[in-house]
Amino acid sequence: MPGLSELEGVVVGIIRIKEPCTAYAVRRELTDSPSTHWSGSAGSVYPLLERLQRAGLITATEDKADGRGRRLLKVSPLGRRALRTWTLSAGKPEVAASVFDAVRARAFALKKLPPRDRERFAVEALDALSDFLATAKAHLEGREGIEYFAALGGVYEAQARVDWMTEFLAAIRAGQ
Amino acid sequence: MPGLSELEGVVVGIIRIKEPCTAYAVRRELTDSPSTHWSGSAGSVYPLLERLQRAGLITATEDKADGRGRRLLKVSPLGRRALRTWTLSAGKPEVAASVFDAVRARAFALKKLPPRDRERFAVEALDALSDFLATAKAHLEGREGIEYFAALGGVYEAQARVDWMTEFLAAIRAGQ
DNA sequence: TCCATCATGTAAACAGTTACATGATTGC
DNA sequence: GCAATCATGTAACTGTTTACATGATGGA
Repeated sequence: MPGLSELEGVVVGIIRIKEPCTAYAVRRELTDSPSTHWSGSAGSVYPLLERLQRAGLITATEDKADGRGRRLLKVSPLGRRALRTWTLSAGKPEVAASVFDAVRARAFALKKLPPRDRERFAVEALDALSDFLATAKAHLEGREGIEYFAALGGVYEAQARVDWMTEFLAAIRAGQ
Repeated sequence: MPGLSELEGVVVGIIRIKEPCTAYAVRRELTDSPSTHWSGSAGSVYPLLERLQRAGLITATEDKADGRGRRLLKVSPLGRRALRTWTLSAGKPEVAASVFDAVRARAFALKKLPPRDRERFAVEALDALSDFLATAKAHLEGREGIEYFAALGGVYEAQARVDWMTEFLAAIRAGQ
């Protein structure tokens, strides 16, 4: 058994926190996240849940009386163990190194663009990153305990990106 | 034409900076990156380069005299325009929101784990994140100008993650 | 009554990974 | 001579996305 993949871990984690909940609620959690990394599309979530169910990591109720055909999901004991292993793998170097930032990826290509493009890049990126920071902060609302501190990580990162782009812009204006 | 995808933009950007260069050099740039987000595997890079060449975004020299069959890549004028558009899209909200952090993804699941698992998580994650910060800092060596400032973003983010996990650990020890 | 949202899913296409496979060159 | 690295690529698999498709519920 090769352990949970990234999206699998995220999804089992969401179900564990919200159980019992519908697949739709899992999708909402993904689509409402400040990060767009996971789309939360039906095409990704439903087949994934089917796999998790076949593997015995989650269970689903069948309620014929429910008009919408709602199915309530829960994490099985096996799923809890898998989720714990996945969660505690945060100490592995390759997990800590698993990060991605689409703005930073673009910044490298500025080297071969003229100064006016560089400034435009930094001004527009700073604006977008500031908006993103506001979104991340708004996402703290109503959270407490572990959930609050976990979401706080997103705010720390968003703030760091704003600080970085501010310094970047200053350097560009100084003729870098 | 739907614009460059994420990996396409990254790869065309690498070629633009290093041209003329081999596909292998592009792979090395990806595998040597502190982030493990892109594997830089042959199976991802070679088919991608073939697509880019077919689309006329990059060109490759054929040198029969070269024993290793080396092919030198360059970005075409069309590719430069596509790269510029991709780079300047950093101001779009969905690009600024395109971030991912595997440690933070795991942190949410702590809610349903006992205190001793929470502390273990934070201690081990802090250790791994500190190592990652050191790696990010080492990646600044020998860089200057735009490249330095772009790489600096990785250091800012890595530092923010360390700061966050430090606070997280303190909160957990305080009985959160 | 109508619209937004809740709620389920499927199909085709594509992207990316792992694993496999081969051979040349360089430095010790 | 040998090992590490340079350098190319392919095949099978899996996961994810986009787009399509249907219907129920609740509130204005």
